[in-house]
Amino acid sequence: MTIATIRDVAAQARVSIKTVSRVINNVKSVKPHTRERVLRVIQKLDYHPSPSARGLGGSRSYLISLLYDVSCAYYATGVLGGVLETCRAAHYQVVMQPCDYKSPALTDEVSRNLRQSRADGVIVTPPLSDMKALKTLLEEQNTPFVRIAPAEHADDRRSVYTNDRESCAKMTEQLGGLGHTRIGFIVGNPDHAAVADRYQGYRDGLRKCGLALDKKLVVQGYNSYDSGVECARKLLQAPAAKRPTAIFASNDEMAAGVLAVAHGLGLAIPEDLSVVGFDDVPLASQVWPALTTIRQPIPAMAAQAAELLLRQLRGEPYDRSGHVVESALMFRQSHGPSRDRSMIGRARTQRRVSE
Amino acid sequence: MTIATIRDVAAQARVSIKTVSRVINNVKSVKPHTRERVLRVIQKLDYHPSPSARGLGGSRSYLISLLYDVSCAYYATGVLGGVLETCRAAHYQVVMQPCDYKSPALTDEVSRNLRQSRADGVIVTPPLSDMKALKTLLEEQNTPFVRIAPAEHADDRRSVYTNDRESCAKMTEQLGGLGHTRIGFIVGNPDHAAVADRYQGYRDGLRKCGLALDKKLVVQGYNSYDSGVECARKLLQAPAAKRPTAIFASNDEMAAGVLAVAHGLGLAIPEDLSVVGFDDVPLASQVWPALTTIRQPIPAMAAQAAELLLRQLRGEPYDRSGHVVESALMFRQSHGPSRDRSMIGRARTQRRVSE
DNA sequence: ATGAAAATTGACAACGTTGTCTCCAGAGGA
DNA sequence: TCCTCTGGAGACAACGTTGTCAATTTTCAT
Repeated sequence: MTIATIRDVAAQARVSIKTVSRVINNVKSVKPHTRERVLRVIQKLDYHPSPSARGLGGSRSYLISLLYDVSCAYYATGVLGGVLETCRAAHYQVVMQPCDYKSPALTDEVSRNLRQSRADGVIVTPPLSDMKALKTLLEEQNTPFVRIAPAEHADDRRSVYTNDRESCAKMTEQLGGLGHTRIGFIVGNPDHAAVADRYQGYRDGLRKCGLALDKKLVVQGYNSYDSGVECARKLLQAPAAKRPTAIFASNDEMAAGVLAVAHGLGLAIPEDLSVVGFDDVPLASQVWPALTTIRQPIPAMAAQAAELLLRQLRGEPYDRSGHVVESALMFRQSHGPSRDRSMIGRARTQRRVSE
Repeated sequence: MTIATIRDVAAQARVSIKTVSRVINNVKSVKPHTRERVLRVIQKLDYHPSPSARGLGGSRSYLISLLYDVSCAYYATGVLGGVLETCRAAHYQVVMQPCDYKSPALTDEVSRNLRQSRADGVIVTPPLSDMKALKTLLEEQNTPFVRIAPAEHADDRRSVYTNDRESCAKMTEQLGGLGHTRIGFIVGNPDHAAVADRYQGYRDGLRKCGLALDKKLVVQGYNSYDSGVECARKLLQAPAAKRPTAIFASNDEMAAGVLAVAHGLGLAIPEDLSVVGFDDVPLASQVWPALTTIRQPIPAMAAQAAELLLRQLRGEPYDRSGHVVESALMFRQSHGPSRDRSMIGRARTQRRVSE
């Protein structure tokens, strides 16, 4: 049993190969009756167009390149999961392209790989989505692309975001509502520009709770577990009365670092210290106690990104919707009411939800 | 500036396109002098053969499919990292193919996707590498493949392994050396057949320490964090005198579950209980205390697998070497001497190494 | 020097699509 | 009725490689 080609389909459906091609490509000028007939034969023969032939004959390669940073492989996997199905449905293939966002030759490498693979479009994941040079390169080469969660929310057409800022505000409010008045914040790696939003959200949240921003409670981290440890040390070395009773870290790895330091100091969590993270990576539910965090809807964003990219590739009209995917607060065991809560009277508490 | 084709190269090098083709494909029957000349022109024009055209004209697609289970995305990412470079160097592209190893339609899906993508070869990652049906399918379809870490060590040519068993034996010995006499073991998911090896290693280790296997100290887990929690409860509910003083979990996630339960019971780690895991996933160094574990050399195995697959595809002679990649014991903070150690006299202790 | 075999190279037809034209039938307007 | 327009379909030449086989050159034993 050999593989069916477009010719086989054409023969059985008694049409020309061009008509079959039209059906495959959803060209409208095919009579519904004819289209039906062709589709039936395609089904029957289990025909799949050859990507190679399509790439060669047409002007498209049906390849989408997924750019990711090697140090954020976890993120990439999530994105891939969301992208694959959408792309497969459209008969596109996805090739992963690992990069090092710190490499000075980044744009050269990307450019070379793009030429080599002839990808039709590119999906860019953080932290690469914030690299100005990369954006410029893609624009100059006229390569369609979509960025996932870049910092600047300017050009809607080519990006997908979450409502990080709002979610962080809500989470901060949540902590405030539990009576925390000294809420520490660990800022993320400034290279990953999305973190600025998270910090803004934290400030919004404080404001809503009527709490003042205390710069001594804000420290700069770099997204790694180790930097979380370091930041936690800084925050927790203060005398007990000045110490934060809650720490909000810009990502889960740093939050895990905070947990480690707290354990080391003999602090009970959440009784002595509430800890919350961001991202909801698998780690978050596998540390002790399980982290209260904000789930970044990576697969959903990725699917949306793929959708937008495909629309671009097909030259479909721009739709303006679907650029923001909502993140979700995940309440687990690492946060609780402050011991100081009496200070602000009766605060509404939020029941913790177990997985 | 348009993209260079084989014809451009041929013209500038004053040879036929076929000769250029031969140079690209490392066919030996090209005079060194001619080859040099062609290579220079290729370099100069920055020529890259079109994958589409190669796929169409030749019998190969230059595509390698990476089969992975969606629930083991972390593993897949690691493998991808190891595979990509090797493949890129050989002008192959890698497409990820997510599967659900529990789906009854697994083989159908794989078969369909393989036909659709026309991949030349397949790399199979655990737990898929243990699925008999999959292996049969690939063999019947005559698709070249390499499996990573399958259970049965039979046909060398198509698999890459680690020395799990030895490593587990060593780790167990290590614990024995620290005075532990009741060493619990959490067996991994029986679907991931590599775990049988780990269990054997544990038994080997016990034997070397002169310890008897106590079935009460061996419980069945399923690789998840939750199952680790459950198993830990079983192991630790015994009265203190009969409780294990060390627990060896078949993977890090379950070890993390053990940590959580231990914390919950107020057990100090490693003073009251040593915990060790397997895999050295990122999680391992981000829990508290950092897990002593065994590093599975995923990227190295993957690179080896890619190498083997490419050799198969090129029809190169079989070499027999490079099928086993060594795993490494990572000593961190979650293990230490047993409180019972006086019982067996002076045991050699192993200094813990920090990252 | 003389074939014969081996090494090296080239001509040309695939490969399975898409793009561009062209053709035809029927609808609609004068 | 005739002309024009439009929707629907086909013929055929790309696209950039590789495979096959034939042609040419080189090598080597006689």
